[in-house]
Amino acid sequence: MPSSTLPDDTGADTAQGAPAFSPLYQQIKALLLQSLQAGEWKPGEAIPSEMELAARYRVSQGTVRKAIDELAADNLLVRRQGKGTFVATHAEQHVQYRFLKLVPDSGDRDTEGPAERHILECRRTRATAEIARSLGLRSGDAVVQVRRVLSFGGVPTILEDLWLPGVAFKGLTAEQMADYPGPTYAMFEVEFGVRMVRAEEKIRAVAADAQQAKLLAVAPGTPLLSVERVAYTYNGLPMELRRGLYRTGDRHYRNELS
Amino acid sequence: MPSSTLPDDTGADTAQGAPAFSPLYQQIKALLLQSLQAGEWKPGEAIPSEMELAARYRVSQGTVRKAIDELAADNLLVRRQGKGTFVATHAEQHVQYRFLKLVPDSGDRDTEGPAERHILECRRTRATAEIARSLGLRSGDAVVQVRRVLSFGGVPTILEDLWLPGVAFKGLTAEQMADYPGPTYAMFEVEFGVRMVRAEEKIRAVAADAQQAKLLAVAPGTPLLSVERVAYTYNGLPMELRRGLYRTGDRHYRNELS
DNA sequence: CAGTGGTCTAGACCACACT
DNA sequence: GTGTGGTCTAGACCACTGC
Repeated sequence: MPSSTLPDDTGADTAQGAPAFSPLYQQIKALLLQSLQAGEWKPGEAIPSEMELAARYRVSQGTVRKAIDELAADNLLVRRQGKGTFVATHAEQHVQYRFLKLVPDSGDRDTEGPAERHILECRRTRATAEIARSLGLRSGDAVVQVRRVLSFGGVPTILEDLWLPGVAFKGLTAEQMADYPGPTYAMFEVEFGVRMVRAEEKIRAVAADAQQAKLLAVAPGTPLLSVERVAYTYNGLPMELRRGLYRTGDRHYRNELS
Repeated sequence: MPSSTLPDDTGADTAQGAPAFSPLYQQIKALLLQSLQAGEWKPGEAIPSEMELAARYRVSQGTVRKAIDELAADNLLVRRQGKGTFVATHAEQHVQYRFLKLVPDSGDRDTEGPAERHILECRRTRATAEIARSLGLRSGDAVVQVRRVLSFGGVPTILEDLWLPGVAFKGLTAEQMADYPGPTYAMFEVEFGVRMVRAEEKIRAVAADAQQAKLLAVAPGTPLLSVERVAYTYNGLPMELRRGLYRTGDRHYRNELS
């Protein structure tokens, strides 16, 4: 019984009398999550081998394995047979733009190059009540706001506003946003140590107003997909609010249900 | 070595010389899938216990377990500790409308009753080229087309067209569509033995035309969410094409990314 | 109580990648 | 060859359900 070296959830019940029991592998998973959060292993790096971790936590390899299995299922880790287990990253993932579900109507392939980014605005400002709520901040807290247009093959396709907590993204510049080679989320990992792990989107159909229409080169009133996204880090804290307007003339938002 | 009683994938290589090796638990998974497809266990019923299946296939419980784990992850089976493993069903699932991601803006709860269904049309017709392609049929093959409006709290919210393969849905009536208590997909399971397992959606923003506007009680030109869904059964064959127009005034399409 | 799924272990062997 | 993750086994024990 190795539980002496682990947070002993099984030892005592809660004040309510509920068992509050958690399996060993869940405890291991929580410990691994802590290490990921603390940056002990960085995105793209390998974590220790299963045998090593089993020794460290004084459990069997199978138990470590099950913990890693769940983290891999959550896309936090990536297993590669014969090589090791790696911290997932938005960079160098064979799927660029993991969170972007807008694809061309024909040939969903990624035969097209990366999106061209045109930064319209990048400034420090204060959170409105609504933005503060989404980001778990207080009204008036510092935030960085970015407005940009993404184009594919020269066609302006997405008009996007981003709001980021000012504390975590101190010093973000328009140049960084524009020039970083690779996904913006990869830049966040490298430059600010913020890895987005999960996101929620609310999608609506809206009509383009005059300004939006101009920026997307469509007629005013054109129906657009409004995609409001909140992205979360390891600890479940929201770290980005994003509102995008997608042209869906020759592209669509693709979703899988199961 | 129990493989003598199983399709021996490991025994011979393919003509190309590729190993074509598949783990035991994958073979078990395939066998379970066959039984599900064949209707050996019906939706809502329990499948044999892990020990029983292990004995039947001459493998260890752990191997059966891993096969079931994957099927449960795919939402084909549901495990209930102490009771057994059950075939997933669209009926009596604690989440009604598993494939419908349109939720009220406030209080995502299911505090609201089920949708009221208003069937506008239900007729046998012939597949156009486009519909045939989506359903894996040939142009001119028999299909059943249904047009309906779904309302929530008296507000018409979704205008939907369904196309179903005529062979599998012989005898479907407007009364069945309207009167069945519970999700339409549950009715498909009970009445036609067709269980939808997976679906793909293509989402766009469109403007309501005159007829659509009237049926949804909105102004012509109102932006609507166009949701085109193809739903698949066990064997991966498409069994339904559905095109919905969603009002997103006080509701939104909710999606989780990870 | 017996039966079910859920956890944990220890050990053997396989497939893959690097050196 | 060595080390990694991947599969498979057998057995023990735990937690939940229902008789």
